[in-house]
Amino acid sequence: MAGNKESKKEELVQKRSVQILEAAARVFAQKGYHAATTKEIAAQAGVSEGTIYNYFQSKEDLLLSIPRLISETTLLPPLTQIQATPTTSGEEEEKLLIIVLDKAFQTFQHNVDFLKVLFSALPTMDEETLEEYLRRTPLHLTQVLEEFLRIRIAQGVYRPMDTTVLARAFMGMIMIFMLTQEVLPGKRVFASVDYKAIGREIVQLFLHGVLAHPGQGEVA
Amino acid sequence: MAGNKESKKEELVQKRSVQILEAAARVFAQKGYHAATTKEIAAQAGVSEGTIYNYFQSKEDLLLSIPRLISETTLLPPLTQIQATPTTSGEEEEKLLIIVLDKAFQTFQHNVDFLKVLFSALPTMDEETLEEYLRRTPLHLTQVLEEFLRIRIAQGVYRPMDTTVLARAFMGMIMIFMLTQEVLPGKRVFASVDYKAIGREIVQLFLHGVLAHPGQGEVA
Amino acid sequence: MAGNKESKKEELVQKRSVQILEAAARVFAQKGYHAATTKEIAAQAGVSEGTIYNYFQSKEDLLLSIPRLISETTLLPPLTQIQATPTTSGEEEEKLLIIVLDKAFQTFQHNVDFLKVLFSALPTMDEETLEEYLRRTPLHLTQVLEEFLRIRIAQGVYRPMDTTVLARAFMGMIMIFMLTQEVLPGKRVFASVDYKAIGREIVQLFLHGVLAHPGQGEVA
Amino acid sequence: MAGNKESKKEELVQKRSVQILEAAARVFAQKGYHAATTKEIAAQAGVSEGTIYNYFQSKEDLLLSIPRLISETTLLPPLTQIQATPTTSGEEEEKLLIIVLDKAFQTFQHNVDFLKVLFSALPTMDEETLEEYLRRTPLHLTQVLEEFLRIRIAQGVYRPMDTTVLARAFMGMIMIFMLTQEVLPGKRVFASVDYKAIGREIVQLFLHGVLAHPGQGEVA
DNA sequence: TATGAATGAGACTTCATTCAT
DNA sequence: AATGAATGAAGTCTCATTCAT
Repeated sequence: MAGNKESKKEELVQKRSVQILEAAARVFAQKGYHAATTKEIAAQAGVSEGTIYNYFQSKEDLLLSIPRLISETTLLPPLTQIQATPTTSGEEEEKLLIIVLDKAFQTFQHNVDFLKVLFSALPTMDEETLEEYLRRTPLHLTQVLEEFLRIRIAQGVYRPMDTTVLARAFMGMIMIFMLTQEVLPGKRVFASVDYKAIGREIVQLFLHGVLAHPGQGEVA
Repeated sequence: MAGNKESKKEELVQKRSVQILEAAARVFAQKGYHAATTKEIAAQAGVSEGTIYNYFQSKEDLLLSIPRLISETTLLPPLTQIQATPTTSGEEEEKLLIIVLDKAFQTFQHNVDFLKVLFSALPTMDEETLEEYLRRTPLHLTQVLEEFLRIRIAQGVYRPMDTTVLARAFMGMIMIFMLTQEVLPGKRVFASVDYKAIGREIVQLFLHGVLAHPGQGEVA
Repeated sequence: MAGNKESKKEELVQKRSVQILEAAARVFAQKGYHAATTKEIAAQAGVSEGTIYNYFQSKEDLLLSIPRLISETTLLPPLTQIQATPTTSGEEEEKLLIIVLDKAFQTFQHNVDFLKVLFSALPTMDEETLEEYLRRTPLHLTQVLEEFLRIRIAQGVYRPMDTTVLARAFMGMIMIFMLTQEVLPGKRVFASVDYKAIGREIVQLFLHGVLAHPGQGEVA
Repeated sequence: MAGNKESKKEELVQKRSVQILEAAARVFAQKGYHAATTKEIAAQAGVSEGTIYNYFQSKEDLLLSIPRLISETTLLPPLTQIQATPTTSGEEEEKLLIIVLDKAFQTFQHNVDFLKVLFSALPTMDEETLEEYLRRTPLHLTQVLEEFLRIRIAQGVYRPMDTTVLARAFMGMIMIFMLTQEVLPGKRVFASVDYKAIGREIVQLFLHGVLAHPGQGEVA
């Protein structure tokens, strides 16, 4: 009985804590960390300013705690699934990669606010906090992707290349679309493109390159 | 005489103005727009706080004026130069693209502080200011690149693809390295790679893709 | 039965009230009245913050109630005892006074926390509260001492002097040692001396003065 | 010329700094350190709250800086003067001591606010600050007095006694009158006495003690 | 009766901006 | 034109007190 009460209380504390943290993330994303005020966070959370400090030590503590909100993003399932099936045709590979890309775009889109907070607070963050953030960021998937590339190369499906550069370049192609379409508030500068179409083109580029006659200039 | 004096005065005003603006850009880049103080900007510029307000209306005015410092970045010369010579072999194209990439990396590197300012002040900027910033950003080169791609496709050197997506994806590959190597202060998360090597790999990927046997699965 | 229950309840209330009050006195003494927080008092008392307000109206009420903790200090027993026996020799008087002094030091030492509370809250106290405090303070013994002095003078044991000044001066000699040895946290400034030794010297001074040849310069 | 301007400016800074510090001391003395607000200090100083922070780092810095206001109090001149003239009669000695006492009372009276600040902030002060305060306090004269007593004993004017205890006891007699007449706001508890009278009585007590027939009970 | 989460007034402090010199 | 002291609005945070459970 008492235990029940205890756990109920803990649950409430947890709930309130998340409620405030989400409000903070929202306001941080919208106004930027420094321009955000505890007053507005409190309003967004539907509590008084004082209440914030019953759950967090400071405004900075809110910033540091935001990563806790986000479960570590992962593309692992789809990627490891693909690793298991070495493809024999380019078409087959394309289909698989498009699945991965879709998943990546979804993850990014889901975490756009998180990215905005990260960007707005960048100069303030110490290295430790930054890493904590990056760990929850799809950027971090680069390492998973690298492992996948190594396997594909070993399988002879991909040419031998620098996997570090390759993986990061691939993420870069994804990220720039998130940046230009989701993060940068002015959508007027960059035309918005449908993610399905983007996915197809990126995969094409990634697999085949742009050359019309690939046989020529092949690398030794 | 009077005119001379006039112009000399204007010149001085111009000089002082730039001196302050550069200090502001430096401090904004380092601390972030909101965390930066006019006091520190004044110190960096070697003037008093009051003097800033003889040249700029407000702290925000400094932010808005920073783009004036940067001549609109352009890859136009190398790109248009390349356009003029339709290549016949992949090798030849590689050499040309590497030149372009080097130039792009240099431009980005030169503007890292500018990018940092942009990122730190993103949530504060109105759309107009944002565009003003983006115009000075290598990101903006996407449009130039797009034009180049259209020509190459017309020349039959590149396959027909969506040039908007293609150009932006290419910039994304450049940008993610700038981001991970120059902007993000924690260099521990992402291994640092030499730009020459990056350039070569990106061009390889861009031209040929990753597939070991490109003949297969070729797009129709 | 009901009455029994009633009285039991009252007893409990009394107990809880004292428990809180003692905690408050402890914390007030340590941190000073204003720097002390109800939170810490609650923790010290082993109750919740809310409970404090079931027994006391406010933090200030705690301050006002602390004197209730202290029974009015009194040196009356030893002093009246002494009064009864007019001494004939200085040696005899010395012995008696040393007993009084010991008792006074003990009383002071026992009330050091009380004194600290008084000092820390002095500027906040209204005159009434201050008097309530002073009444529980050994300082208040001055009046008792004065009566003793009057009697000794009447007995011809002491010279005729201003008893008000004399009594207070005597208390001052006691108090400065309490102050320098117990209240002032920095024990480095004033060397600590054993109270027995202090007692002997003070009594010597009080009875005989410092002059080596008292016969000379005697007051008329 | 420039130097003149410089020094004028420095002088102004010095002036403003003192102006604020004196206001702070006044408010601290009246309300106690913790209950005092920067708002009231600013009002008392006739400046805005922000201005305080152009001269002091924090409210605590004000507390730490207050001793700077007070030149180190000293009774040295009168005491060393007396030392030079070993007295032969008690009457002579009385006259000299009364001068010293008057000076001491004046010093104390002049520093009453300072003492109040010290008392109010006692629990907050670290040892270093406390010492800084005590150094400006007449309490500190104990050491000077002690030296005087040693000499008088060596001169054979005073009996051999523990000078540490003796000196402090003497200061205690002075201090308790300052405490009861100047520091404790309620003057109702202790009757106020004229300092001249107090001085005479204290000196009497100090030199001759209270015994009517000092020849008896003399110490061996 | 006991609890402790919620409150909000108010404290300290920062900093962009002004203005007399 | 340059200075930098003064300003005061606004921000972060604390804490005595309340009240639903």
